[in-house]
Amino acid sequence: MNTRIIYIEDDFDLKKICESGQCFRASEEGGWFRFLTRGHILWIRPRDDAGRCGDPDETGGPAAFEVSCDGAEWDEIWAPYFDLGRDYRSIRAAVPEDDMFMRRASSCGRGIRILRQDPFETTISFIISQRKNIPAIRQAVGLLASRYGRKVRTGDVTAELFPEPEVLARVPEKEYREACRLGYRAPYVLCAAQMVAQGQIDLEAASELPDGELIAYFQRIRGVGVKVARCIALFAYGRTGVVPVDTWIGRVMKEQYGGGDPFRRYRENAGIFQQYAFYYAQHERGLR
DNA sequence: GGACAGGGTTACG
DNA sequence: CGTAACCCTGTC
Repeated sequence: MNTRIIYIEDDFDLKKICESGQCFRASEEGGWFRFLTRGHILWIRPRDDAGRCGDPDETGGPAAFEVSCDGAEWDEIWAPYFDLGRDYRSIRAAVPEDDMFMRRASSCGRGIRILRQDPFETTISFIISQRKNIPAIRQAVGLLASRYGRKVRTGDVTAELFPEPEVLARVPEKEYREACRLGYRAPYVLCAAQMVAQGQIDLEAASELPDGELIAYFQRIRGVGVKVARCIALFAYGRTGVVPVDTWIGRVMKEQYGGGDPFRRYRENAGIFQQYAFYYAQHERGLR
C-alpha cells in the first residue's frame, strides 16, 4: 500500500473516535484504523507508538500519522470528515472550574472528534440504533453493508461501502426483518430509504436549514423521533450545538446534575460535550 | 440459560 | 401526558 505522512496538531485519538459511538463501521486491524465514507476508504495509523494518546501534558507538537490516501483526498474528504478545522483543545480548556463532571468527561474523552458523516448512512444507522447497544448496531449496519453495499478494494483487502438509497429502497421489508434481523425497525429503514430515493427528503437542501427546522425535517421520516433527528443533525451536518439525549445522557443529567441540563451553557459546543459525557459514562461502566 | 437492558418511537388511553 | 408494545442481541 502506498502511504504518506500527515501531521495533526489538535486532539485526535483514533481509538476513541472508533469507540465514541457515532460511527458504526470504523474498525481496527493490526494497528491500522479503517474509515469509510462516501465511496472513499482510509487506512490510518499513528506513526509513533504512543501517538497523541500518550501525551499527558498536551504540550507536544503535532502528531504524525501514516495514511493510505493522497494529499488532495486528505484535504477534500478526510480533514472535513474528522472536523479538523475546529480547535477542540481550546473548547476543552474553556470548561469552567465549577463544572467538575465536564472537566473529567472532556479530559477522559480527549481526542474524540465529531465526525461529519454521510447523511444517508447516519439516518439509517441511527434508526437502527434504537433499543440496541453499540455492538448490536455495528452488527446490523455491517450486515446491510455486506449485503447491499458496493465493494471497494485496497490491495488485497476489500471493504463494503454503505449502500445507496436507491438500493435500500428496493429491498423487501421481509428481507430486512428476516435476513438483516432489523425487527420492528424494518419498515422504518425502508421508508427512510424510499423517501430519500424519491426526493421527499433532500439531504443536500437540508443542510441549509437552521437547527430546529433540520431536526423537524428529519422527524418527517417514520421511525425518526427527536433523539435520532438530533443525532443526524450533530453527526451528519456538524450541528455542534445540538444535544441528543439518550438513556446514558439522561442518566448523567439525573445523577450528576440533579435533573438539570448541563449542556445548555456550552451553546454552540454543547453537542461536543454531550459526546465527551457519553464516552465518559460508557467508559466508567467498563471500569466497574 | 434466564433475566434484563439496550444511543427510541409510535400508538394508544 | 404517561405507558405499553415493538424485534432482537449482548451481557451479566
